[in-house]
Amino acid sequence: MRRMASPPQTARSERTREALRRAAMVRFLAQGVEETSAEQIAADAGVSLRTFYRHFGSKHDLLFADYDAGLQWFRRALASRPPGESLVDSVQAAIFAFPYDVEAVTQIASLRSEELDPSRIVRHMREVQSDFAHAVRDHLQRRTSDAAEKTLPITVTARCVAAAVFAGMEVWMQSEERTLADLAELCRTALTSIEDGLPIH
Amino acid sequence: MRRMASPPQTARSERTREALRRAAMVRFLAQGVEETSAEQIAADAGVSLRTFYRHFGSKHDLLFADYDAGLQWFRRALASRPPGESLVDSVQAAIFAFPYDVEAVTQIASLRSEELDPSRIVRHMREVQSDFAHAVRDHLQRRTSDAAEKTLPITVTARCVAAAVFAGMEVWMQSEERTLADLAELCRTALTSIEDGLPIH
DNA sequence: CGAAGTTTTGTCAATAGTGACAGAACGGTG
DNA sequence: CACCGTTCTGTCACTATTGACAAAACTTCG
Repeated sequence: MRRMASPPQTARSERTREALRRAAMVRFLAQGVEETSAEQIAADAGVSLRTFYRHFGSKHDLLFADYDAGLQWFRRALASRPPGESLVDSVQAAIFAFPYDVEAVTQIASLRSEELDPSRIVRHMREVQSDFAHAVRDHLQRRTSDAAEKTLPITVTARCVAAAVFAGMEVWMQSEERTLADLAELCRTALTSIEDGLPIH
Repeated sequence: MRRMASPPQTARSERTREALRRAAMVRFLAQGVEETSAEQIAADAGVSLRTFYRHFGSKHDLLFADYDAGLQWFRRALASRPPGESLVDSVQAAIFAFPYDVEAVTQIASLRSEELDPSRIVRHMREVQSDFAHAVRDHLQRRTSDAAEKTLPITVTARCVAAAVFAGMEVWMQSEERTLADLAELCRTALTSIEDGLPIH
């Protein structure tokens, strides 16, 4: 189902994707996400159901398109952070390198929290988090000289960072006012808590 | 899809579950997991497809039945650890409180690593990990006096512990010799790496 | 035993998601 | 423009899941 976000090969396919995105948003806003079938979206966009699934692995992928895009930025931003910087700072900076469309983000965030099938969203969120962790791990491996021997610690570290960021994000998604500043603040708090050492003793 | 592992209500349903479990294992071992359809399993067990799905949320749930059972043990074992013990020690001890059927575990583990649709398994694994993290978080909240104010740090800590354990488990699943001792060793290593502080500076 | 209530199943009908294969469109060449 | 190789789509067929509703099996009580 997942990881098949076909890169915009040609102009034609990009047009199709856009049509699907639009059609989906209209339906989602008008009648709700769970009440919209993939078939309706495809029909509205004037393509076959199969084509819909070629562009978006699932109906819910449409809601996470911005996360996926953000992830690409994140990877690149992370790679271009100065070598000496602490991991937490790098991550913090890289997360907000993406030019978020606050309107869109909060609109979708509101959609998500409504009558959306929670398990679907949560599942998808975990998937995004996993990708995020991979990005962090790649970054760590790049920065570590003896990376080969430290596979496990590096993986663990990456996943902990991801866990922190997404824990912050979840709190944010459930909060009243969803501003980017709040999100940054929450992520920083979460990351700081692992930087200062976890209360595990 | 998930969290609906209907508790064995009556003897009859338990018999059905058992029949399904058996039928599934036979097929899985004989022809592979992805090559076995839910319909075949149901037919072999002499019930309708719908009934299959009433007992197991999905085909892959059958492979994770022992994880689910283990999780119950884990929760209880965690709750009964002495108050003064460090989190890492408690978790470590609680994980292995479950009377694992080594045969079954390694048999299933071998099934998993074969031609199994990786994305399915990985997804399911993340789900189990999430449940595990919840268990750890509940435990931490129970042990922390001012838990209410530390929701985020507690959540982050719990997820980091879960991330560590499951990172170790993944390494184990991909290793040659899969003994419980190896698993314990890997989990300890992973947990220790967060206990000693993550290399994030 | 037989009626009433509860639990489990089966049947029906949809939606979600995919693999395989053939036809349509598109871009570049001679 | 006709031809060829690549990319994108549509169609078909099938498995995975789930909600709704009715029939069957099991229990309990009189």
